[in-house]
Amino acid sequence: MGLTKTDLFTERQNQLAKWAKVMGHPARIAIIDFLLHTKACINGDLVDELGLAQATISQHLRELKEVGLIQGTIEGTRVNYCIHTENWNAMSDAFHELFVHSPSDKNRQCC
Amino acid sequence: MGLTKTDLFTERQNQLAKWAKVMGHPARIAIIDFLLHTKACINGDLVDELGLAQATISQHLRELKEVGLIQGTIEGTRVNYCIHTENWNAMSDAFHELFVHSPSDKNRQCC
DNA sequence: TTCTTTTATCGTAATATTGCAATGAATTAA
DNA sequence: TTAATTCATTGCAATATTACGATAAAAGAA
Repeated sequence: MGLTKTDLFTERQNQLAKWAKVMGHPARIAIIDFLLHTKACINGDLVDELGLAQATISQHLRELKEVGLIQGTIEGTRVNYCIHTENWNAMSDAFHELFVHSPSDKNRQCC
Repeated sequence: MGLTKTDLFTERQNQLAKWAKVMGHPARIAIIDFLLHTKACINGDLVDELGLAQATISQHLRELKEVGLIQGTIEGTRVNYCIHTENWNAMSDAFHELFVHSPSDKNRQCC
């Protein structure tokens, strides 16, 4: 097996899972951190920043790009990466919507 | 390889990734949805709700329990599962903190 | 042109994940 | 007691992920 049965779930659930999955690796969290906290849209100096091999970083960047969380533009031999604002905000909203239904009411904690 | 190098990242980054990872499957999102939107802390009637085998659901529940997002109490032959409020809110806060640094400022979108 | 720099891709190895049937363990019902 | 119910665990097969060296591709420098 090893194959997720996406047809059993709603589109929203699959989308949330997709976003969460790509955030589910510390290297990709670190990349996002870097892109969020850096004024300039720094390119793959991430290779120096994180301690991973160039090929590995490139792979993580591709995964982030594939789900649309980041985008990159070629500048000479370099690539300028940055957060894809629109998609980032869409994800942010979607998770906020989930977290808003926080079980803050006392009667929720029943076990 | 296939082994995540957690020592390269901060504790916060590893924790965020851990939470995101466990949310990174539609079945587990569905389970969370169910627990959040159901008044009663329904047990593994999730097996009927989702279309997965009992063993599979049990495995997903264990993963959610291992990262602390849910908890379960035994009630006879059944198990009553519910969201672990404190940990859920901790995760919610942590992601909110990340999303707050949203690249809403115009100068961010530079590629 | 050739050389260097930067990034992407390929190929591979090690490990993890997903899913389920079968089996266990524990409680309740008869 | 025996049978039924509920959930966890084991074992397995198929697939996915993580990481990196080696190589390719593209642009700039010499």
